[in-house]
Amino acid sequence: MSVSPDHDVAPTAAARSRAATRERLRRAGLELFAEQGLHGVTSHRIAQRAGVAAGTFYLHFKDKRELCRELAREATAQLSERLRAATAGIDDEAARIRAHAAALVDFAHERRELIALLFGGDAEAASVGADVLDTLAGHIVRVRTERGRIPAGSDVAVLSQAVVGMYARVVAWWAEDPRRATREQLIETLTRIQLSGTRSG
Amino acid sequence: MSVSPDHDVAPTAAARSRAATRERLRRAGLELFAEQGLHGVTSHRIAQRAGVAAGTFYLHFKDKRELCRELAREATAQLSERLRAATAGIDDEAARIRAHAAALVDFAHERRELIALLFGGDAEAASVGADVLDTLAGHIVRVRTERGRIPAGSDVAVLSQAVVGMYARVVAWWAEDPRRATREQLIETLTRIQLSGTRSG
Amino acid sequence: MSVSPDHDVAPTAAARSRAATRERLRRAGLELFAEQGLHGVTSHRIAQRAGVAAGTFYLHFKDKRELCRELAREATAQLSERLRAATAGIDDEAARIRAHAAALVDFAHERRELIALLFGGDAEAASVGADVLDTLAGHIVRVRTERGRIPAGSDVAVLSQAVVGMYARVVAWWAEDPRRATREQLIETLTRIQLSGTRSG
Amino acid sequence: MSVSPDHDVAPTAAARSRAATRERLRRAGLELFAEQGLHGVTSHRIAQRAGVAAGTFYLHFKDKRELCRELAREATAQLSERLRAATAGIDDEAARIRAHAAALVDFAHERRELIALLFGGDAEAASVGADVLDTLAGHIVRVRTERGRIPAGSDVAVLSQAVVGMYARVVAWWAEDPRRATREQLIETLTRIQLSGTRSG
DNA sequence: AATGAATGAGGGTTCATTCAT
DNA sequence: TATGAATGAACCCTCATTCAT
Repeated sequence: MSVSPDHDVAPTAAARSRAATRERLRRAGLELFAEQGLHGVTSHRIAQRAGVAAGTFYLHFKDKRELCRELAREATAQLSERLRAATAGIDDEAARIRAHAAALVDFAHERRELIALLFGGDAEAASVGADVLDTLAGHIVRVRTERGRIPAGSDVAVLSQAVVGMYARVVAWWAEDPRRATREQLIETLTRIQLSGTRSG
Repeated sequence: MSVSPDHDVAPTAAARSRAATRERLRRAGLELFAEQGLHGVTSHRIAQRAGVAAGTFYLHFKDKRELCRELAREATAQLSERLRAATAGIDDEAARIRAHAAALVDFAHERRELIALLFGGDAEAASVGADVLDTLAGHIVRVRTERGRIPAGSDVAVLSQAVVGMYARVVAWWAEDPRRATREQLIETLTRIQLSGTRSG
Repeated sequence: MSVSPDHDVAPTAAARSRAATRERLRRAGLELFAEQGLHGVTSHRIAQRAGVAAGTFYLHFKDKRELCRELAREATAQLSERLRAATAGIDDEAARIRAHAAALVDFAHERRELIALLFGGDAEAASVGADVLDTLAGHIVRVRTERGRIPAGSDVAVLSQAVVGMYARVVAWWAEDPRRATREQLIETLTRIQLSGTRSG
Repeated sequence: MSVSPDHDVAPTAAARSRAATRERLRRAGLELFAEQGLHGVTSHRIAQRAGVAAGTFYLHFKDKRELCRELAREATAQLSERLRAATAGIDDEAARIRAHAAALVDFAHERRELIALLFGGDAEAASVGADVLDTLAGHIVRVRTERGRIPAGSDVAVLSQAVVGMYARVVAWWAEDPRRATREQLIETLTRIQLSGTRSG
């Protein structure tokens, strides 16, 4: 009805093209950040791999860090949702923990670059990683406290840092080379440690 | 017999001055790396904080990374020795693990910047951090396998990554702000998790 | 047929601007190298004289030496072509040598900076100059051996080095200040020496 | 007679030591300049090869260029004297030219580094080389004009530049690798060219 | 006279970012 | 919207030179 063609439902060709360009920059950025970390990558290289001109990058993102943050935020959200979904409706604590571990391991397997981005060792990526870890920590705490299973003598905060550190390290290590262990070994080990860590309270 | 009072080992004034300058550069580097990571720091700033001219840095270190590696290597060695000494002569496994955790926590308390350097999140520092973690992992595995306590169903490699990740994360988090938990909470939680993690085998 | 007037070969405005900048850098480089040699010149100064920012230099050339080599290579090619053209179709040896000398002298007159670049005394320019001299030597040897006039008792290699050295020195000396001798004096002297040098065989 | 021990005939131990240090710096400088040119060498490396401390260099020479100039000046003087001695008392022009060429070639053979320093391709060494070449040119002109043999139609200045260029190039080329030609080939070729170049006047 | 630690200007080079087209 | 040439600050590093010992 409107003279202008850009409704929510009918993006113009220009808008579609813009979105496509943005998407290609995101993909290129994710690949490169996962491989080389925030510092190892230049905005030129991202644009180049995306097949656009250097300046185009800045039409879509304020700067390199913003892209990185955006990717990490979304990765965190996805991971969070996966973990939530995987544990939803499970009442037994052991089963919950196992499901949680399995979901994380499977996510690491499917989305290796996301894991490298989130938990791989780059500092500023870690400025983003910090958020991720906090989110993950929050999730863990929630999982546990919902069922009131924090063991006596353990500090919740310390415990969640410990579990998060364990998770992050294990999946990052595994994502580097999945032949290092089987999916089952990871899940089993992660589950076992957590179970026993909380049982004794 | 000699006219000069110098022994073979007596450093000249120049050598002493050189060593002092080197030491100031190391201190400055450690502080800055701990605060901002390898990338956040320039050789100029290190020299500046050490109170020497920019070029002086290069009379003592090949480059920034070399200084960082040197600091990290020494920190690793110190930490390793601490852990070794703390557990030497202890036979009971629970006691060993507790002693190990206590030693780590105390080291983190005394040498906050070293912990930030070793376990804080910088990639290239992590190129050194990787060594540290491997060293630590090796130590942990040794502690456990000496007593034959690897639990059934756990992969040694996975388990040591998990424990290392837990340790690294917890102490780095705590070193950022020690008011986050008490020394005892840390030791207790770390010990408990490990103990139970290995008991179930 | 096309809406745009551009043919396949038509450069975009950007490409034209780029080429213009490159050309200004080349000109600036040539002037400065001729005046001060490779070492006496910085990439900053070249950029400055070209009226562009320092970093722009590196968008067009890998480094100072590459620009220098490029200039020298082209100068060599031009000179070579001149000499070839000047002697083509001349059968009489004396006439060939005179034509050769005349072409060199005229080139030196028209393109003083090229001569300074090629034969002026800079070592790394001489890493390029060496090629030039070899090219020139090759040319001279060819000129002579085509007619079978290498004199008995003379080694070809030595002779061509001698002639090349003579040529290079004379034109470089003259290009510094053309009032030092007339065009005819140069041609006459160079011709006379070579002629007699090869006649006696 | 004097209270002070330092007569011309009896240098103190200190003075002798100083002279020895200076001499070692000269030797080191000559070797390095011949190998790498003025720019390829640092004052530190010269001092190092001479076995003295870096600062010592500046107790003996104002700077790198001064040492280079001094070496070149002396080399020029030696070469000049050789050429003078070799041609002294020879009346026949052909014999003089041959003797001149032979002396140069023999000098080049005995003192390769000096030749590399004087005629090798370094610009600032050439700021020194220019003097050398002028000296050599002067010598040549003298040789010739003494006997009144400048050929008609040849400009003296041009001719001497030509001969100097020839000499310099040939011996530098030969000094790089003496297997390139025999001593006799060099002498023969150089002589022949000059002879014929001047005969025809 | 000799030492050698220190200086600091200055060169080469990169790269995040802008802007005219 | 996209382009890509250009910018210029900032980094790393070298090295001629000085000076307290």
